[in-house]
Parts: sequence; structure tokens; C-alpha cells
Amino acid sequence: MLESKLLRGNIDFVVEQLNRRNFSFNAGEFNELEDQRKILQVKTQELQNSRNTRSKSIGQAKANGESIEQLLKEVSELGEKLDNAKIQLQEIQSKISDITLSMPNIPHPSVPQGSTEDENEEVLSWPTKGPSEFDFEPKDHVDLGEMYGIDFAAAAKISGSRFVVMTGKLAKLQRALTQFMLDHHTEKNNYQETYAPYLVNSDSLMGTGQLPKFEADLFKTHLHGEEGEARALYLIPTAEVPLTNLVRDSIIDESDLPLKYVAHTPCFRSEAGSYGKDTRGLIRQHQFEKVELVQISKPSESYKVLEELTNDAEGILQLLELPYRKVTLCTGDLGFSSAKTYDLEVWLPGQNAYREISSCSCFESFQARRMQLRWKNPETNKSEFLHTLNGSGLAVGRTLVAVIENYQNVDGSITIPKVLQSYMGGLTKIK
RNA sequence: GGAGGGAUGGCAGAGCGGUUGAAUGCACUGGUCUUGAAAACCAGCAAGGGCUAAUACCCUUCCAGGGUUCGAAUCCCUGUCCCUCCA
Repeated sequence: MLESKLLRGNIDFVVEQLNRRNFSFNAGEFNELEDQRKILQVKTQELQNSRNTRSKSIGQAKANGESIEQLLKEVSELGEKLDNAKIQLQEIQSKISDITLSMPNIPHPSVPQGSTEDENEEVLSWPTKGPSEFDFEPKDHVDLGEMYGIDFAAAAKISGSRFVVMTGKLAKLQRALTQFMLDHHTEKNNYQETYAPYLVNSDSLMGTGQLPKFEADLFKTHLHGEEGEARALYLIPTAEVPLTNLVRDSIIDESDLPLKYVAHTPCFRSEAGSYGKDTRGLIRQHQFEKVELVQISKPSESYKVLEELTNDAEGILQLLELPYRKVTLCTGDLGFSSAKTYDLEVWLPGQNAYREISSCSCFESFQARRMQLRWKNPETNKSEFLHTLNGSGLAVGRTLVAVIENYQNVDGSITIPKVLQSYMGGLTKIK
């Protein structure tokens, strides 16, 4: 959600900035609603004021033993007018909030202009010389995985497409990756390990921006009947949702900032609108594992924190010795809530391409405003919105893909990365 | 499964139909005192919104949603969450 001052005072700027990310905003319609809102709100408040003062004087008159009949008559006439005004005001306000809740964030000035992912800007690649060549034709993770216990057919039987069953060494390797990531982020990078619910309410999804606009991307659960529907819960599409909402509706002590959370959770995405895309393999699943980093920071430090958080995620790739590149998303590729995003893309030799494995974003106060997340700024002595950030550290399923493909040998065996061997009971190779 | 109790400002905790947006304590901010700090004392201190150039002023908010009333933190109903007791 954008600042209402900005919407009222500088709408042209908003239109121009949202245009940068291909979002066209009808300022005329919005201004008209705003004008009506202003008139109705003033009128309603005036009516409330006169009702309040009159009711108060009834109390006083009674205490003095004076007659109150005249006053009672006046107030009852006010009541009806007030009710009408309130209803009208509510209608306008809900129209306005529908609009504001559906407006994406404004991109940071440093975000490159562009309309598709082709215009994302590469920041660096690691190692600098790029991924090294294989001296044989590398297989992709599906072919390799079939030999060691990745079973899409079994998953299709028990659930459907875009699910997977893994058994044996590869299942363990995924667990090893998860453990390694959690240990690294808690021990080396000082994040607080957190276990949180996988089912969340709609307020939480509203807070981080998945609702109201992207309900189709979510799996929704509810009990039977109307009452059950009213209390629907959603499967989390990312741990960003429960982690960031930990601090919804709160005022954080300056001394506790920045807050740093890490959690491993499964993530659930309906992948509506991605038909035919990445149908082969583990890349795009309805259910996948992810280790997520979330930070809550002072506004003045959030872009420093974005660099740090991205580095924390990169650290995992470097320790796993997986070639990757870091790109700044262009305005057109930016997520709804984000002001600036770095994507980390890992090299997949089986696909001969870089694929996203982490997305690290600064949301500025966009989410904080939706969820009433504040701190007391000692300089102004006022409560102000904090900044929220998150990034995958990393997407475990895709990391597994990257390990399988990058560590494959000519005989089809898979070497275990050094840092994972202790998590695999000393195993050095899957064969 | 049954029976109760509770949800109030950053925190703790009074209030239980009318000058209560809310006592008090802690925390916090400013001041006095002090070489400095602590202590003590004095003062200030909820949030959101409207209208403003800015004050002033006004509105809303005591878990959420309905209701009763001229008037609700206070009474009634529904829901959510917490706690206690009995089985």
C-alpha cells in the first residue's frame, strides 16, 4: 500500500512511477472518489460532533434536574441523517481501499527500466569466469534423478502433476541441504531460527500483499459450511508470510532492530497461469521446500540490509560452489510488493541456462503499512513504518536440482558437495 | 464433553451507562539537582484519520462484528483468542 499523502498530494508522480512497471493507474477516477470522500467525511464528522455535544448536554441537564425533552427531539432527528452519511462514506471508502490495496509498490530509482525479464541487469556472475565446461554431455536432473529415487509417476498417482516423490539418498540430500542452510544462517549470519504455521489467515496474506489480488495463486482450505468459509485458511506460498506477519500490528523497540528470522517451510503454489511452463522436472512444483530469510529494518538502513541479505543468500551458493549470477530485476519484472529485487540465478548445465534460485527484495514500507508495523523513531519521537525485506536462502528444491546437475560425473554418479558430506553421514558420492 | 474467568495505552493494571481517551505503576522524553551518573523531585508522553500553510479544532478507536440507548470501555448477542476448574 502506498502512502495516502502521496496519492492525494502527488498523484502524477504515482502514475508515472507505476507506468514504469507497466501498471496503468486511472488517476481521474481515483481523484473523483477522493473528492467525494472528503465531502462525505467532513459532513459525517460534523454530524457526529453535534450528536456528541448534544448527548453530553443531556447528561448535564439531567444532573441539574432540567427538562431534556427538547434536546431528545433534536438528537433523534440527527440520528437518521448520521446513519445515511455513514453508509455513503463507507461505500466510498471501501471503493478507495479496493483500489489502493491493488496498487503495486513504486520501484526504487536505481531499478532499471524494462518490460520483461530480458531487460534485467546482471550485477555479477560467480565465479567471474563463468561456469566451467563439462567434458561430456551433461544430463538434466530428471534423467539423473530417475536413477536415484525421484519419482514423478508416483506423485502423479497420489496427487497429480507438479508434485514429486523422492526416496533414499536424494531425499536425504534435500534434507542435508536444508540443515546446512539453516545452520549457516543461524550460526554465521545471526538469523533467529523460527518454526511457524504453514496455514495462515487472510489478514496475514493481506499484510504481505498476496491478497486481495493474487488469491488464484494460493491453495485455500476451509471447513464445510458458511462458518468454515468465513474462517478459511491458506497454505503459505512462502515463509515470508508467517515470518513477516510475526510483527504485524506492533511497535518494535529500536534496540531490537533489525529483526532477522530464518525458517524452513514447505511452500504451496497453485501455479495458476503457468500452464505449459517448466512442466518437466522439479523446477515448478505445487509443493516445494524453501529456507527463507526475513529482516525488519529501520527505513534508513533497508537498502544496506538488502545488500547484506542478498550476500547471505549468495554465501550458500558459494559454499556449495554452484555457479550463479546476480541480476537486478527491471521495473517490468518486479514483484507486486517490491521496490527493488535481486534475483540469484544458478547455473543448470542440464538446461544450459541460469535459473532463479533466490529472490531478495526490499519492500520499503509497502508491507509495513498494510500490517501496521512500526517503530518509535527517536529522532522524531513518532511512530513510523518500518521496512521489510526477504529473500530465499535458498529454494531447497531448486538447489537440489543445481547440485544434481552441477556435481554429476560422466558415469552418472553424483558427487556430494564438501560442505554437505557431514550432513550425509560422510557419504562422498551417490552412485 | 461440562462449568466459569478474561481480552483496556510500549508494558503491567484500574474503571463496569453521561465532563473517562481512560486512574495508577513501570518504561520513555525534557527539566531541576549532580564534576558525571544514579537516586529524588517537577513536567510531558496512545494510535489512526479529517481540516489546515501550520496551530487550533474535530472525528474514530478500550479483541472483532452486530444490537440496546439521546449517550457504551461499561448492558445484550455472535465470533476469535487466552486462562482456570470438573469429567
